[in-house]
Parts: sequence; C-alpha cells; structure tokens
Amino acid sequence: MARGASSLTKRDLVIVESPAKARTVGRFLGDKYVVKASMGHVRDLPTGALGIDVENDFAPEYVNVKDRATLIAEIKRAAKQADSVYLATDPDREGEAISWHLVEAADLGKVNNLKRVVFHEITDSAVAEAFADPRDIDMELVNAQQARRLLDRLVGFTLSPVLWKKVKAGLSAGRVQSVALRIIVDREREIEAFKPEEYWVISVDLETEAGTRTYNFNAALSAVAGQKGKPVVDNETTATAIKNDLDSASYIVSSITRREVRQRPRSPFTTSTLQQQAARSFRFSAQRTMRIAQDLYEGIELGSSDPVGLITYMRTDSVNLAQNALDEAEAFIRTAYGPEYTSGPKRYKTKSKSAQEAHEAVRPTSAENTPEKVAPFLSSEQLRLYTMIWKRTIASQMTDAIVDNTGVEIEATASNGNVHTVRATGSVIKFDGFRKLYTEIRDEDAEDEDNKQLPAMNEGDALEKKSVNADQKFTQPPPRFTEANLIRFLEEQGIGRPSTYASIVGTIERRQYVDREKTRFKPTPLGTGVSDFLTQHFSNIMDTGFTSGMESKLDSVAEGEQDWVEMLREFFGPFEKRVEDTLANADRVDHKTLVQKSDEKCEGGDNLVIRTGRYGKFLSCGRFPECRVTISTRPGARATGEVKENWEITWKTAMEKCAIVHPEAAAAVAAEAEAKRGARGKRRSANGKTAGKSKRRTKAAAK
DNA sequence: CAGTGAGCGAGCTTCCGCTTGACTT
Repeated sequence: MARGASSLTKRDLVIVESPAKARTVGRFLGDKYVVKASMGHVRDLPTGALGIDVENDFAPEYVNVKDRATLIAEIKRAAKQADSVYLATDPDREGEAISWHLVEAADLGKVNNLKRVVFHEITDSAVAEAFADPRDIDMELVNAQQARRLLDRLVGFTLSPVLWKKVKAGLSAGRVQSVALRIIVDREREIEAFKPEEYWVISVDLETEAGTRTYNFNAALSAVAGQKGKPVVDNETTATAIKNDLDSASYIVSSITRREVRQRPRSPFTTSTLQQQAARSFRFSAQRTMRIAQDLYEGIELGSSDPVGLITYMRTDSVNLAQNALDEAEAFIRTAYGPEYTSGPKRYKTKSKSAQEAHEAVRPTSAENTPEKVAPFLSSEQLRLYTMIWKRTIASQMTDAIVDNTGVEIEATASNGNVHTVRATGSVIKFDGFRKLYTEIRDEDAEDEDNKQLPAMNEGDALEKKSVNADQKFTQPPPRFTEANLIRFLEEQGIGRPSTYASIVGTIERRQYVDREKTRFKPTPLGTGVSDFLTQHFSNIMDTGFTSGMESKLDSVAEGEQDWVEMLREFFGPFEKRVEDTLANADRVDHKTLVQKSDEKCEGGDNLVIRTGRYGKFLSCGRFPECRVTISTRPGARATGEVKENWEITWKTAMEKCAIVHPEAAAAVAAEAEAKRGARGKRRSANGKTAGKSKRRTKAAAK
C-alpha cells in the first residue's frame, strides 16, 4: 500500500458521517487527503442517567458514544499528522453538532487549520466548491441541536417515570412516540364511534351505434328530478322509484364536454415517499426498504468492477436533484424516448416545512445504470426497489402526460314525465409523456380512474337502455393506519426524521402499545390507557402541534434570535410543575383496564385475558389470582386455525384449575399460597436482603 | 427441571437522531 508515501507527505484530514460517502469524497479529492467517517454522533448524553444539570443552566454531561473510542483515537492521530482538518459532516442541525462534538471529543481545537465545509450533493463540483469556501462551526446551529436533544431527553426521562408510577413499570413516553401512539388511539375511537350510513349507487348501461358497430358504456346517475346538486339516494324507496323511472325512460344526449388535462409526474423520492411506495407496491416494511436501500447505496459489484453505489443517500427529506443528475436524465430521455419526452429540467419543491434538505432526493447515481443493465448483479428485492427509484427519478424529468377527458350528459325522461340526468365519463391519453415509463399504484383508499374510452356521440343522439343497476351501499369508517400511512402522517406534521421513521413503529410495538391486525395498527388496552393518561395530564406534549412549535423555536435559536438555555427554561418550568402536580394528584390507572380480553371464556364464566410473560403470550383467567387457569397456546395462532391436535385435552386440563367450578382446585390454590407465604415470611425474617437476590438468581438461571 | 408466566419487600426500567458493524448463539 501507499504507506511510505503517506508518512512522508502530510495528508489533510476530512471527516464525513458515513463510510460510503467517505469513499466517494476520497475519490474526488485524491490522495492528498485522508477521509474518515464519524459513523454518526460520537458523543451524547449518558444512557443510564438524565445527564443534565437542570439547576445549572441545563448544563449537559456528554460522554463518548460506546464503540466510538477507537474511532476518536484514530481521528486524533490523523489530525496530528495533518496540516488542515475539514469537518464535512452533513449540512444540517445534527451534522453541525456532530462536527462540534468531534472537536470536543478528539481535541481538534488545537489544530491550526480547522475548517467546516458543507455540500448538499456528492458531486465532484459541489465538493470542490465547498472546499474552496470553508467557514467556522456555527455555534448557533449547534445550540439549536443541543436544545432539541436536551428537550427530548427531559421529556422522555421525566414523563416515563410518571408512567412507571401511575400506570405500569417499564413503560416509556416521548415527544415522538407518544404522539404516534395517540394518532392510532384517536383513529380507533373514530372507528368505534362511526355510524354507517346507507346510500345507493345507481347507474345505467347504455348502447349506441356508430357505423356498423354497437358500443356499450355505463353512465352514473348525476341529477335527480326535483333535487338540486348531487343526487341524494339514502333509502330503498327512493332508489326503487328512481330505478323504475330509469327503466321506463328514453335517453337523449344533452351535452358533451371535452377538457384537456395535464398530468404531472411525481417528484423524486424522499425517505418517506420511498417507504410509502415500497409498501404499496411490494408490501415492504419501512425497515426492509431501508435495509435494501442501504445495500444499493453502499455499493454493488457490477461484473468485475469495484463496488458501485447505485443510489444516492437514502435518508433525506429533499426532492431536489443535483444539476448533473438533471443533465444526465435529460440526455438519457432524449436518446431513449425521443426529444418530445423532455422539456428541460423539472425542479420540485418540498412540501414539508420542517425539511432540512441536507441531501438530495433518493435517485440513481447514474441514469445510464438502467434496471436492465444492473439486473444480473442484484437480488430480486434489490432490483425491485432500484427499478422503482430509477423509473420515478427519470419519469420526474419527463414531459407531462396529456389526457382528453370527455363528459357526456344524458337526459333520461321517464314515462311519468320525471327527468333525471346520467353522466358518462371517459378519458383518452393523447400524449403519454412520463406515463410511457412509469405510473404507480395510487393510494389504496383513492379511486382509480382508468383509461376508459367512450364511443363517438353527438348532442341529440338517442341511446338505447340495456339495464339499470341500483346497489345498496354503506359508508365505511376511516381505515386503521398502516405503517406507510402513519409515516406519511407523521412527516406531514413534521414529527420524526428520515432516520427514525422506520424505528418509531418498532418502539410503540415493543412497548405493546399497539398490535397489528393484518398490516394495520390497533391500539392495545395498555396503549389506550397510556395515551389517555398522557393526553389528560400533558395535553401540550400530546398535541401534534408540539413538535412544529418546538421547531420554530429551534429556528430562532439557530438564527441567533433566542438563547437556547432560555428556551429550555421556558419549556421546563411549567412542564416540571405539571409533572409534580400529576405525581401528587393523579389517580393510578386501574390495572384491570389494561389487560387485553380474548374471545375465550373461562369455565367459571369470566373472560380469559391475554397476558405476556417472559416466554411470550398466554391466556389466563381474568380473576387471577383467585382462579388460576392458564393456557399457553397463543390466541392469535388459534384464531388462524393453527390449533394443536390435543387442544381439547389441553383446554380440559387447564380448566380443572378453575377455582370457581372446582372447589378442590380452589382449596389447593389456597393451600399453596399459604405455604408460599409462610416460606417467604420465614426467609425474610431470617435474612431480608438475600431474598431479593436469590429471586434474581433464579430468574437468570431460567434464561 | 418441568411445563412456567401475572410488577406491592429491591433495583431496574426511559428519550430522539445520527450512523454501521458483529465477542458468537
């Protein structure tokens, strides 16, 4: 290797956040630079304690992140051998803070030429420009990050213990997870309160002749005689009357309207839209999508070459594309599809206000790496995700599709003189534009307007009725959230970040606040209890606007308009009071309301409840400890039909312990409890302290 | 080892956001 060379010539040190980025940037800069990756934050608050001296202006106690000790030492050493050190971490709040922590942790303050450089895209020119224009660390931006970090710690480490005391030990609360939970609980309430309403969908199948052929098409009821506006048909009597009218009616085309509509391509992917679309198209979890994207980002060996990063960074909130990517896409479209499919670069704007836009959109690193070309080197899941990213990126630069929408109003004059209106719509794609390459599955809740063509008709044409359809329907409650829907909602509210979307769900599932029914979230009784408790006592934190309020304050801190310690003080003073008040006055949440009932009943007539122990879920009687029935089959598994052969026997044996039906079982239970109490009492009086220890030992041995 | 387990004796638990490996089961 170039060992001799590096010890002779001094090499400047550059620090970025990710190793893959370090490789690329290293290639651009050449061998006069050594590029290292910080691998995210290197210092943070301690894990086992608050680490904030609230009384002393919220002074934080930072410690080096475990597993980063050798890295920090390496950076220290490399800095000593360098003339200049460039801090090239991401151009956002967290990136600025990482740079500052690096200085503190690796003693970089002593370095003569310490420079902060930022670039928003990893291209040769962007990196060169950044290095030509270095600056100092922006302490106001760092302070905004510290305020964010400390506020999250204060909220999490103060609220969680309130839950331990008032609800159940080991629970957690936080600025992000608790709002996510509340959204799911609120939706469940909406569903429970929903009252379905009846409505009728009425349409007519019509026929017309054009030339030698006959054409059939469908027209929906659009106006009812004597009603204004959209038709309201909410009962069978009205529906039947209209159906009878339409059955006897004659049909004349009264007007035809044509409208040209442009369909715009969708913007390039951000983390959140990528996760949503991968969920819709492939049913990938957010976590799976991110794992695959990480592989594509880090690099794939294409044939005999060195690994090539196929996509840009996958944790981003930006829809922006680098200039060279725009140029390359335009050139590619021109040759592959023809000049009429491009009309110059299309730029998109982020909708979310909290976006920090430190990176580009998720895009292929080269338009030339078509899915066909890279297919032999990718696994099937990699290829699916890559193809979607490639197509959506290229399509985002293609021309709009032009669609001709036709609406035909048809007067239906019934034999009794009633005149209703039915309407047929059709759309014809005149120019496909981006649709030549990419159309995607829409939201499952939205109706899809497919490409229906209507036959040629003229005003005054008489049409023949084939049949009339009247279908009774009921309005549906809003659907439960899927993972993708939840992520979209959180992003819209500015809650959570690209690097955390996939794990938010994991947190509230791990705490057993929510369950999944198929792929949708349903709150557990525990989750509902926690959400209700927090909403009652800490309504400000449980509000979806809490984070956006925090963000605008952080912006003022970053602009130097507000002192970060002052900001924390303003928040924490009233919050702490609220906590003290709640601890002193709030009732403890009744444990009975927190258990999940199953569909099964105990022999004594009480509901069997689902509990979770060290070994997973099990059923037990709701009247524990009085009744000691337990069954170790999972209720979920049983519901899907995966019943053990000997279920009947298992069930019977279990029920013999029912104290309500079997008095001898009750007696045995009582005797056992008495024996235990005696033993425990004896041990306790002999040596109070070892009792607890021995219990822990058995717990460890059981594992 | 058989067939548990279930937060009231003590001490533990907990946050959000940034980023990848890996003592071996």
